[in-house]
Amino acid sequence: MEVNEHKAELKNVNLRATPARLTILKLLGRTKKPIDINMAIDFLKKEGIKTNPATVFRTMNVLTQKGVTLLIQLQEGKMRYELSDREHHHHLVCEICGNIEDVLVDDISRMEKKIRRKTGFLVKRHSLEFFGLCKNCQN
Amino acid sequence: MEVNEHKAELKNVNLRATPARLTILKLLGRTKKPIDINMAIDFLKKEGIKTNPATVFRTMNVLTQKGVTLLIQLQEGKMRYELSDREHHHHLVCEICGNIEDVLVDDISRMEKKIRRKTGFLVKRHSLEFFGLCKNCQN
DNA sequence: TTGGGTGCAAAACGTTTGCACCAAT
DNA sequence: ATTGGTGCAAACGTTTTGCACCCAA
Repeated sequence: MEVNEHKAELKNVNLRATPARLTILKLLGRTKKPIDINMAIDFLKKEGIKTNPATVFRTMNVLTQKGVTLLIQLQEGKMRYELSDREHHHHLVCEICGNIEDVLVDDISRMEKKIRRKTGFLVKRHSLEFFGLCKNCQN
Repeated sequence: MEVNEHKAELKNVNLRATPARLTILKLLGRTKKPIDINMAIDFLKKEGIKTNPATVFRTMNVLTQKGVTLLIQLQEGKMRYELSDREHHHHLVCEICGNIEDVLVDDISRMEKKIRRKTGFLVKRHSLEFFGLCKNCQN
């Protein structure tokens, strides 16, 4: 049962299993695109969970801090989030229609090792997003 | 003379050479880190140029739109900019001290070609930033 | 029971916009 | 003399915060 997995997941990171959090995890689990705060608020309303923006922001912050979610920025002036236990991937953002696709690219841990060797900097995470025209928007 | 280069640069992209713009180009030319709006405002004040935030935002927008500058986002909730005619590079952002280093990494145009071949998506630009601990902050 | 979580309101930021005036060409 | 650029103020959207109340453990 999906809900119990989410309860366990929250317990693992010492967070209480509240309706809002469980519902946000539900949304994260079934959405392919990284979600933004308004998507979460809309989904909570649709599921009949009373909520407000501050709670959603706080939830996304704590989930990210605990490593459950990843922060994604697509140069929109707002933050998006996705589950961190998905296969490592990056995003293709269409500058015309705004669609977001996942893409698996070559592992860049090789780059990170090289950076460590050459500069001493220890990379813990990276962000790599691609912007351009999706198949449909190229005319 | 530096200023005349900037005047020419602005003329090339059909923008008028105003004191604010010339001074922002001056700052961009001498700064290694991508600048944010407040850095620009502070520099303008220091140079005795009367200004206000709206003008600086408009300037950075038009410069980016004309291709003179690149928009850089380092997951800070604000935008940064750097000159686009510099050698292609990425950034190492220290999560402890906040320092930003440039880094030259392997060309990822190979990835972009692969993406085109596999998905049909035409990549026009990408953002790749690394987050972690700089040499000094690793104890 | 109790401390973490939430709701509400207000505030803090970063950024954009409308409009009158100014200044680069 | 044009018209693009600026300053100012107001608006906007996102995110944070303070505080009282509530509920998951």
